[in-house]
Amino acid sequence: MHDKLITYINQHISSNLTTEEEELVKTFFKYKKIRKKQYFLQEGEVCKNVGFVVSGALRLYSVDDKGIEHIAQLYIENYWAGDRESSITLQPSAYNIDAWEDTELLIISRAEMLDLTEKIPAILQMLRLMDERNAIANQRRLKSTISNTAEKRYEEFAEHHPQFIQRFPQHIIASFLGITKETLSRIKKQS
Amino acid sequence: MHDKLITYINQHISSNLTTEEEELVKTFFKYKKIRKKQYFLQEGEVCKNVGFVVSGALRLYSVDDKGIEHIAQLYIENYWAGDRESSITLQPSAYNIDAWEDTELLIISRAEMLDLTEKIPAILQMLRLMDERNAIANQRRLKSTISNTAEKRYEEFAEHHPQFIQRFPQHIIASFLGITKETLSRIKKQS
DNA sequence: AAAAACCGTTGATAAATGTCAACGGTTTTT
DNA sequence: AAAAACCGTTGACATTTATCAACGGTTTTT
Repeated sequence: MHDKLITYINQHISSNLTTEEEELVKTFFKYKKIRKKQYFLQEGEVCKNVGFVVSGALRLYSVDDKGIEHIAQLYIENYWAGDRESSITLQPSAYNIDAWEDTELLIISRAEMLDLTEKIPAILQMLRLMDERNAIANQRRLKSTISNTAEKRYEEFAEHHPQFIQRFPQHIIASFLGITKETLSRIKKQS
Repeated sequence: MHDKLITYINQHISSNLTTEEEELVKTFFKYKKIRKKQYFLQEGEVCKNVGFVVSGALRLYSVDDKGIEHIAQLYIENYWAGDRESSITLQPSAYNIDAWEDTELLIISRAEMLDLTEKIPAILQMLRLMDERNAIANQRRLKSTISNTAEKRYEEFAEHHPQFIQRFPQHIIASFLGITKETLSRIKKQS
């Protein structure tokens, strides 16, 4: 169960964890199973945990006045699910996270994670790397959203994230891109 | 000259720098003056430095096929200017950064910054805090861009960033929001 | 002092995208 | 096995936003 996480960590640090460190990591992360459509986080709660996705798929989204869901983030295996803003500020989250498929997570609280980084410096190194990648991905997405038409945005997304296209239905992808499902349907047709 | 930076650092760490640390910081950051309209970074260059803005204002933007500028980021005093993606990946930047006003910067290379974090752990702490705030700001902006109409986006922006509204002309703000100057002009008129 | 560049606004029109309603074919639930 | 929910598509139409051209008032440059 934890093997996938250990592998992930080793791939993101400069030299592998020792056996003792591996054991420590295993004690910090708790297994959690979420059935399809169940919440991992509900709007209004403070997001205490971050979850490493071992298997399955989830989405992070907000709901507007009209009840429309706006998908901010999608997660599959080897992604980290959580609302970072809420975790950091300890304010109630404006987002929901729910499972799109039956999902297995390894969860850890922010406090425990900080504790772990002190015990295993390599974990801090991994977190910094994740931060960097995340910042880059966000910057790219923002650029694409501001600069491109819906069509080009879809093309770029499909090129860079084919895994998501296969995994989530079209109306979810549309929402992630900030367009309606009808518009996406028409875009795909004409191209 | 470096006082503003020292103050900034002290405000973002848990206990103030020692006098020796202050001196060390001052040796690492180099003063750079940029006249209005001059580049701090040009598309195609690798972004080697990050700059702390002591005074002035800058913008980070890309230019599309049609020659239209898309403003991704605005900077004023106490902001850090640079293309993080390029700095990290060492790939040529897709962005330009230029001075909107005469600007004074304190610059440091990524390598020097890493060196500094090893000599002064508090600097690492500061960087992590900056990262967090940056991640939160980006997430909020993305949410706003995906979920809101142009009008609401402008309202939110004006509410959260009045400094920018006063500092940059309207067509720059429009570009930052991903709309045309004409549209922004009409939005402001009707509200 | 004159010329040029910059800036915000407006009008007319075009293009992109959203909204609403309906359909048929799936898949899931009962 | 039947019912319900889900999913992508399409048509008709409305709304939002972009485009292009022009203007007058600034500010900056020459």
